[in-house]
Parts: sequence; structure tokens; C-alpha cells
Amino acid sequence: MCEDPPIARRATWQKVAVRDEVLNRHDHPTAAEVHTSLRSTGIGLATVYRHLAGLVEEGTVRAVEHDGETRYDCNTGPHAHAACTRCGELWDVPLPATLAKNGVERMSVLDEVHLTYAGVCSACD
Amino acid sequence: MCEDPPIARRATWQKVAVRDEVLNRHDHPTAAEVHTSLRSTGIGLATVYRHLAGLVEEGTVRAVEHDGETRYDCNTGPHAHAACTRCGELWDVPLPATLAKNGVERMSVLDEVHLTYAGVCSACD
DNA sequence: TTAACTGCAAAGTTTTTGCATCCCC
DNA sequence: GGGGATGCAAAAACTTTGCAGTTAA
Repeated sequence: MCEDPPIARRATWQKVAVRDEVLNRHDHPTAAEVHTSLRSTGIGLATVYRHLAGLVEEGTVRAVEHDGETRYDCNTGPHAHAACTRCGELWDVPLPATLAKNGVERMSVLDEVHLTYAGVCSACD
Repeated sequence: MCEDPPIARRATWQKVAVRDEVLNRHDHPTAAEVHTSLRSTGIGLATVYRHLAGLVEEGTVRAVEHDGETRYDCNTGPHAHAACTRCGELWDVPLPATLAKNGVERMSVLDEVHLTYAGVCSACD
């Protein structure tokens, strides 16, 4: 039962750039959007994908699936999402304090709750 | 302001086969799984996709996104989902009767609430 | 020095679309 | 008979992977 030795991680400007980009914007960008923002640096799209996956794995950011695409969220605390079906915007909203977990008895370990409200935002209405 | 004439819809055995397949199974199949189940009929994958999209549009079935793939759910009433991160199974669970919609004031029209619990099911634990 | 990291391109997935043919009404 | 429906293949959109050159430590 030996655990794998920790994999050495290097600090490269690409890693810092991807992390800072996601942490500094609150609009839940996709991998392509992060890459576009950083295009002046010459970073490759595959590198952006690799670092985003790493940030999710280490718990620094959270991946959110919406409309068939993966978006990245710098808010790692418990919260829900709201999405406008007209303009496509996605934003954070509070998670109801007491989310009744009734009827989930077939689940023995509950890890996460994903809640998204879909509708029309006041700007589009 | 003339409205578009209703598009004529034909009843073909392909349409019936796709609808019956989704309505008769409760395991939230993907388009590929529906196609596999119907492969003996010789139906094309594109036709399966076209009919599934039609069924969703007319409200007969519901599309559920999970783990980057689209699954189809014959249960169109309000309900939540539970997913096992170990075996990948996805099943229906009741939606909490009163889901507090606090903090969604930026949303002027609320159409849908998508709630998914992620964890380990009792069979995998 | 050297093993991890990077960029590029190729490959893999999932879903959509163009089009000639088919066949339901 | 005519126009919607189908099947096939090509394309599209998104993500992962292989590999040789690069670079942090």
C-alpha cells in the first residue's frame, strides 16, 4: 500500500497566466475564452485545457457544465447558478440554506449538489 | 405578422421506434445508447438525433446534461437527479417541495430548475 | 542535467448538416 | 406526385493525446 510519490509541479508563466485569468474574472469563461484572453502571450490551447483540468483537480476552481460546454468558476464555495436562456449569461446565486435531501436514500455518500435556475434575466426581459 | 404554417409531420416507423425506446426505459439513455438498442432496425444515428431533438421540443421527453453528455429522460414532471460518480448511474429523485428561490432577483422569468445530487450510490459504497 | 512542460498537430467524441434518395400522405 | 423524412458521409465543435523540442529547478 505505498502511495505514489507526489508528482513534481513546476511554476511556469503559462500556469500562472491561466490561474490568474480564471481567478480574476467572474463571468465563468470557457477554455476557449480563457485562451482568447491570453492569445497575446502565445499560449497554446492544449496548455490552457491542461492547466484548467489541473486547477479543477487541486480544487482551486470549479468546472460548471452548461449548455453542453464546460465553464470555469473561481467561486469554489457552495452556491447555485442562474442562466439566461436568451443572452446565455451565467452567474452565481446563493444556494438555499436548507436543501432538503429527501428521497436520496439510494445515495450513501453525498459529495456535491448542482443547482441551476434557467430563465430570462431582467436585462433581456 | 402572419405566423408560420404548422410544419407537416409524418408518422414513420423511425419516429415511433425512437419515442417508444425512450419512453420505455427509465435509465436516461444517451442518443448513442438509443441508437444501439435500435440497431437491428437499421435506423441511422442522425435520425435518432433528429427525433430526440423533436421529442424534446414538443415536450415529450426531457434532455438532461450530465458529465458532458446529453441523456434523455421520459419523466417530464418536476424532479431532481442523483448521479453516482463511481458507476455513472443517473436516476430520478424527488424535487424538494419548496425550493427557496432567494437571490435570483436578477432573473425576471424563471423557467426551469435543474438540480443534481452527486455522490456514491449504496451499491458502489 | 533531466524530467516536467509546452506547442502543434493529429486523433477522439459528440452532435449537426448537406444532399441524393425514399416514401408517407 | 410532391415535399417532408431518411441514411450516409462530411463537417463542426470541443477536448484529449502523442511527440519532439524547451525549460525550470
